[in-house]
Amino acid sequence: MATQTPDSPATAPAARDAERTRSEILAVARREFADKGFAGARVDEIAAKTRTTKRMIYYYFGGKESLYIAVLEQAYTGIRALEQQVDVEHLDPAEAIRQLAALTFDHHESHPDFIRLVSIENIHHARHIARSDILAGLANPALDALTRILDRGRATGRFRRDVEPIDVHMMISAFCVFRTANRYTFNAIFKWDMLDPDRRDHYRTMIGDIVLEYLTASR
Amino acid sequence: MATQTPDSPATAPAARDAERTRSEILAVARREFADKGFAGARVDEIAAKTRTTKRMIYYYFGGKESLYIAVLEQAYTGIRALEQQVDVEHLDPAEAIRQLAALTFDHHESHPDFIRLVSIENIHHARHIARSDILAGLANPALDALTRILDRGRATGRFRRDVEPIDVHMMISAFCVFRTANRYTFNAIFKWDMLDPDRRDHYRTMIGDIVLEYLTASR
DNA sequence: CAATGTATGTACTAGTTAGTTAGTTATACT
DNA sequence: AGTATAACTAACTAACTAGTACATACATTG
Repeated sequence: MATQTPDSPATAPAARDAERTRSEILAVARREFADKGFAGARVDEIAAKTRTTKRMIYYYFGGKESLYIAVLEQAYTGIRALEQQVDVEHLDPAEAIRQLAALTFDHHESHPDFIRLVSIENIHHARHIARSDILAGLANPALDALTRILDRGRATGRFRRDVEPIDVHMMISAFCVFRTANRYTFNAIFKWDMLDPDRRDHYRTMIGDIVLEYLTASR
Repeated sequence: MATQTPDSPATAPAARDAERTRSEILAVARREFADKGFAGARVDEIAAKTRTTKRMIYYYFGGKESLYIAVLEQAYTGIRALEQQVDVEHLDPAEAIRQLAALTFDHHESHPDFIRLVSIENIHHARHIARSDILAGLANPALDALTRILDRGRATGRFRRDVEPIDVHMMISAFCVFRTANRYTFNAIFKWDMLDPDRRDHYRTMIGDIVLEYLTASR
């Protein structure tokens, strides 16, 4: 990495590097699939945007659909890895919920590609996720953390006992995913940009409020 | 309708009926676009699933993209018409909120095609909505109704004064859209079908609770 | 009943697109 | 140095796909 041939700019026939070629294809493919969907993305265009050729896509990934699945796998495992770093166990349950919501909020805002891939995959009835061994059996650290937070909140009597972790996760996801995924139609129809930086703090606090009020409601 | 030629089953060269031909193309196109996205849908296949030919698609709609926009326009105006029939003005504000949420809930559940078209349109950055004069300037009856309900709720002192109608609409939409739009990936990953009929009442009540608790929270 | 425009069907085309064939070049290992 | 193999390239192809040219049947009206 430190030693570099003097006369080898980005355009030169890059030195052979299987890993770099592979990951470059994957990165370009992620952008293209996220931008245009599976059917809308073009193998030729993905190839053109890399420093290699179309043949390499078939060499490394086998075909368009396998490449798309590889993109999905990378995107999902990236998120799971991030979720695993979450450490909210030591916090007060209410504060832990707020931080978990904020974390999801921040993540979805800063990874629009991932949100778009999820939308696209839903259009396809999640059949590629089902086909992938890696994705079909992927654990969900966020849900585990949520389960433990709820347990502690219930123990102190602050949280309702009749709320399932999966429903809390759903509330948070729905809000954060919708804000990113439906940004364009919402803006086209209501002239209201949910991702306007000036409204960011408002929405970031709002989702925490919503979830906590639901969890602490008396009934 | 009552008088029918004895020997003219569905396969016979249907009698000339411009309106029927047009609306049949539109109905088939809606299913195809909703199912496969704009790029994934095939003009030839849409034609094959009607009783007419591809030529008629170009005759009536001009092209694939114009057909897709016509589908979008039909889908959106259908929903606006339904929203306009909403009559929750005479109800207690809290009950009106519940009914409005339930109405959105029911609608989105029973119109998955519409939800999918919205997802697809977001993938395309809502550029077809922007291009359509009909859609770009479409009023939103649900938001108007919401504004009036909030006003009444604030007047009685039951509702917070610092909550915008658009944000309430967003909460409801996020929940109801997510449940339908992300059904497949959610089920693939959590083995949890948000549209399981046994969970329907639970979620239908839940969104009303969430919104009301947010609107009536003391702070 | 002629004429005129609307509605419809058949067959085609130009351009695109996923995937392949047939190789060449660099690198690691002996 | 020689060689096996991994990494890579250019050019090709078969199938597909949006869109069109052209011909014709039907229906309405003067």
